[in-house]
Amino acid sequence: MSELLALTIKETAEQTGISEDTIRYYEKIGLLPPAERKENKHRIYRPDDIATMKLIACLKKTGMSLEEMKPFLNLSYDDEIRNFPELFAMMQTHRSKIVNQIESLQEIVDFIDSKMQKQTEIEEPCTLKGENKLISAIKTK
Amino acid sequence: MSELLALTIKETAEQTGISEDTIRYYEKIGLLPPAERKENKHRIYRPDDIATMKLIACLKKTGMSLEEMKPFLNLSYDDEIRNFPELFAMMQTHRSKIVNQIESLQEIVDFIDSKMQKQTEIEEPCTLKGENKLISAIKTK
DNA sequence: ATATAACTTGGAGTCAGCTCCAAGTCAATC
DNA sequence: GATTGACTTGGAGCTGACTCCAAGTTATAT
Repeated sequence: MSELLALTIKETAEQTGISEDTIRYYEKIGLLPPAERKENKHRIYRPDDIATMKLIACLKKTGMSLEEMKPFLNLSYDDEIRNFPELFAMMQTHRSKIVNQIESLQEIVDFIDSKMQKQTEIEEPCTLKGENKLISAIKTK
Repeated sequence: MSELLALTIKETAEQTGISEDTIRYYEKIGLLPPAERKENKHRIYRPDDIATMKLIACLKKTGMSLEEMKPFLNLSYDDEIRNFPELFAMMQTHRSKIVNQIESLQEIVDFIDSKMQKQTEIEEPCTLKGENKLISAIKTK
């Protein structure tokens, strides 16, 4: 049905968790490059494209806007970063923003933990019932 | 000019980095409680309010929506969390989301670092010229 | 050959989260 | 008492990120 290692937009949507409409939208705004097409004009996606989309989903979770992602995504295909000091600097800037964000998040976790004191000091005891689902969800994902 | 420990909306905006319009908007949508008023009907804000707004800014940076924040903010004033199992569970859920988010962010930092290998493996050598500004910017902030 | 299903396009609509504006109030200064 | 400045209100407008829709194409199954 599908060509060598090429997924349909539907399969891609399933794989990445990004809807078909959204994938087309990302192409429209230039976040994704124009998709490769089969003879019948249908879009096809390869493992590299899937990886890019998963990266988009990941960056989005961290609060990065689609516009901010564009230069970042161009880099993921390009390995000559060392030759472009500007791109190198941009990556460093992104990195520092993210490190900052991690610190903010850690503060919130600390805030929550301080509110929870009495309970969380008992590190994952057998008495926890409903919460174990959450804990395993964190570990598996 | 101002009453005991009470700031005007303008001063509050300066302190929190949230615009006056946005503060009024947060009140309008019920994210902030109706502000205390002076005789002249002007809003005044106290240290607790400033703290809440700073918490909002912090949560926002982590990608939390204003709707998601509402129950969270109610809690910040309420110390009887342990008496409400539902709220306790909600806090745990938030915490796990954030822990997830930190993991995603860490993956991206790792991704960047892997792209940078050649440069970052040489731990801050004298040969780096323009990039030192960035490195110090990361450390100081 | 006809129906079904999976896609295609362009464009309109939706929602969150602001951001801006006009018109009005109120207190202090000239 | 007129002006200035800091606020007030209600509501309109805007941007980003989808999400939905109608109408059309193409391939396969009956």
